[in-house]
Amino acid sequence: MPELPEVETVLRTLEPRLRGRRVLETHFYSRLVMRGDPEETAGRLRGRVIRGLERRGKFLVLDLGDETTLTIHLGMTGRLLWRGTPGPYTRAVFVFDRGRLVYDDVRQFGRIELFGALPGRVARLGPDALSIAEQEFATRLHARRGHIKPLLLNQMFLSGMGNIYTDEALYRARIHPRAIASRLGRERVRRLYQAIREILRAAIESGGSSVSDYVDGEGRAGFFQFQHQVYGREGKPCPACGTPIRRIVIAQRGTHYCPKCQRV
DNA sequence: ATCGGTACCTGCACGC
DNA sequence: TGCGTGCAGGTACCGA
Repeated sequence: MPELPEVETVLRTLEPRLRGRRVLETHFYSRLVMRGDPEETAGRLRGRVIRGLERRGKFLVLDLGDETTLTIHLGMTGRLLWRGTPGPYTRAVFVFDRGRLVYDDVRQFGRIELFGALPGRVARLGPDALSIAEQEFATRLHARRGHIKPLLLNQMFLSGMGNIYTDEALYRARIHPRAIASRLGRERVRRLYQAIREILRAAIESGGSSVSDYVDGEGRAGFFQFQHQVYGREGKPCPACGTPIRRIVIAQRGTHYCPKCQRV
């Protein structure tokens, strides 16, 4: 579920709560979400103080000092709830000197990992979708041969974009999701770059998109879903030209676009 | 390098 | 009501 705007919103709601908190105890209830030894991991966490939190693409990274980090990826249905109440889908609970953080995840695609350094997956992420400069974006795009949509979803190419915001950004930039990345002209690259920034910024301002599961660290839903132009709007009129929005499958992902506004 | 397919999980909407 | 099917914001892995 969560893409960059959702993870950023979770970060912003949790940061003031978690910074400076000391871990008293930790409980893991899923061997899928926390792959390591639960007891050992809980032992290593005990007594640690959260020095800071940051977002890396769609990962939340908690700095525990001594080059130790706890990385959390929310997968599709992960929720981090400050002072949440444990329920049937609770996969982890962090108890602090003040307050408690509950991790719920219905589908268990999320991951919680404790590392001495950043896990390779995080270290190998491409530039952040909101931080990359236009020139670098253009250079990286032109070095790739594939279709633009799978490329934007590739976290090693660019980190943070997911299915919703990729569809929305391509629509805004009037680029077909199957356009070949390396053949995009300067004007279209510029439009795409701007579209990505604008969509992500607007989504963060709206607290993210709550299509089904997503809520922020305080349990509040976002409302950017009401501003989606194409995602989840198959058959409905394009806001710009009235043509019915089409849904196709690209890279095994539902893909929504306007066949008239977005030409190859 | 890239692509397509599969796998991992669970719940829900929908059609019959 | 019940059952089967397809779909869902995620990533990883395999072979081509």
